[in-house]
Formats: sequence, C-alpha cells, structure tokens
Amino acid sequence: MKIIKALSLLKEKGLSNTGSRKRILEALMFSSGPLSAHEIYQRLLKEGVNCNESTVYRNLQKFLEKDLVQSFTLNDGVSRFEFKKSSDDHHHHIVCLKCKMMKCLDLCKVEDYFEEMIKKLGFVSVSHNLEFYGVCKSCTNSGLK
Amino acid sequence: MKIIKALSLLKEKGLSNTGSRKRILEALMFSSGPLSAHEIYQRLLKEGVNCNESTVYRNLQKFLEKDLVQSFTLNDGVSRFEFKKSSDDHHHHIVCLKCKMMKCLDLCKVEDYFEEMIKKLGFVSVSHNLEFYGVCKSCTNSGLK
DNA sequence: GCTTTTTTGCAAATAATTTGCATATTTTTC
DNA sequence: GAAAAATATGCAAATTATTTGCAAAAAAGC
Repeated sequence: MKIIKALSLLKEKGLSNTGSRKRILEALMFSSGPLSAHEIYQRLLKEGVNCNESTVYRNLQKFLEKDLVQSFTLNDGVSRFEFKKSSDDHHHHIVCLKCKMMKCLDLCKVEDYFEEMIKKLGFVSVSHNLEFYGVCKSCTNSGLK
Repeated sequence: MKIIKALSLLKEKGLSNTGSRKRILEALMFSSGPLSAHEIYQRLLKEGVNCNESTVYRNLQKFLEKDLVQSFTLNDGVSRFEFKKSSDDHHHHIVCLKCKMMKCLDLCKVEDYFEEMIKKLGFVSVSHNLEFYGVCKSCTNSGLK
C-alpha cells in the first residue's frame, strides 16, 4: 500500500506549498471522518499551528476545485469536508442524531441507478448527496435524551 | 380528488389559526416546489401579507413538528421546505447548478434498500436526505456560463 | 367578555462563510 | 541566490441564515 504525502499531492495539483495549506490537507487525510471548517481550524490550533479560519475556508475551496476533497452539507447547514482517497472515492454517511457520530457507508452501486434515471431526464454533470440520519446503537442503549 | 384546506389542516394538527400561519402553509401547499424560509417570506410580502421573517421560521418549525412539511438542506447551506401531501409523501429533487431550477423526482423504492442496510448496522429511526445536482437541458442548450 | 395561552414583531444575538486589503510568503525569473 | 511577480495569509468587517428575548397583540378556553 502506497502512502501518499500531502506535499506531493499539493505539488501534483499545482498548489503552492504553504505551512497551513499542508496542515489543513493533512488534517483531512488523517481524519477518520468528515470535518467541518471549524473543526479543522480547531485541530490546527491544538497542534499549535498558527492559522486563521478564513485561510481554512480558502484552502478548502482550493481543494474542492482540485478534487482533493469532497464536501456535503448536513441538515444543520454546516458543510463537512473529506479527503478523497482516489478520484472515484465516493461514499455516503450516517449521522447519529444524538451523539453526532458519523459513520461512512460503503454502499453498493445501486445509486448509479438513480443517476442513470436522471440523465434520462436530460441533466448532465450529475452528482448527488445522500446522507442518513438515525440513532446509533450505543445511544439507543444508553438511553440518552 | 379531495381538496384539503389549510385551515382544516391546522385545526387537525392542533395549531391555532393565525393569519400569517395560514398564509405560510398555503404558500407551501400551492408552491410547485420546495421553498426556503426567505422565499416564503417574500411571497407573503408580495401578497401584501404583513408578516415577519422570524414568524416564518417559527411556523416552519411547528409544521415540521406536526409533520405537515418536510425539509432538507442543499449544499448552499440553506434549508428548503415542502408541503407533505400525505404522511408518507417522501421524494427527492434535482437542482440545476446553473439556473437553480428544482425538479421533484419520483424515485422508485430502491432507496428502501439503503435504509434496510443501515438498520442492520444497529441504527434506529433512520431517515435520509438525497439531493441531486446537475445541469438541466435548457441550460445545457442555452450554453449559459 | 375576561383570563390564560400562544403568537407576533422587532431588535439583537449567533454562527457559518466570504471579502477587502495590506502584509507576508512562495514561486519564478534571470 | 536575489529581485520581481504571483499567490497566500491575517485581520477585521460584511453577509447571510437562523435563533432568541421580550413586550405587545391576537387567539383559545371558559
């Protein structure tokens, strides 16, 4: 298994190498799940990286353009960002309504069916967001409010 | 075909009958697609209804609780609301990335498949949001930026 | 009709995200 | 490797969606 380094990814995508940019990308690469801009910012702070929140936003924008990350917006109106392990890395999530824990779902390709159907309607460049909400096992058991 | 009136719906759900509440619900009932809180507010203004934007938000909240409407958040971070014709009226949308036109999709029940899969993971009360993005036929043809 | 409960309007608070601009850092060029 | 050109950053302020406190107004209950 090949380990891809943030630095070479940036170079590959023609992005200049700045301290914060590299750290933001790494935060996403090493995260076990999607992160909001604010969460990334806080991780950098904790690591002692001097970085501004707008810098985080601006870099996330760049990463989206370069297809390094994917994003989606939950019903709380906040966007989450996730490193794309490959250009066709596409998956969905389930969010626990109580503890907010988020789990990646490796769904089979039934969803392709949807996109086909939509292309037939005359749309092109079709993509989609699919997020699930529910209450996870441990919250159900612990009986939290 | 039965015509349901906003007023009787409110009564049925135990909601008091106020001028703006009825108008907000009607705006949703008569709309051909999902509306944001702000869009509803503007429709009321245009109709000459004296109504405040927070009133719109507060009523939408009520309608959600009473299962009169469904809501979802697009990638622009803005919530849209839609009247539920029946308690099991559940469907999805495709949004044109250029003209923002939104079309309802009457998808077959393949999606139930997903929810089953997730319940097996131990989640309960599972729901989901699924929205598509693409470029519609007329935008493709008109070659708008 | 009067009392209680609920809703509204308004202004202010929150929160996520974006932007302008001067400064700092990177990349490019020679 | 230094200077010039291009790009990125920090900071503060602007924007936008949404929420909230509170006093006044309207609706429901009796």
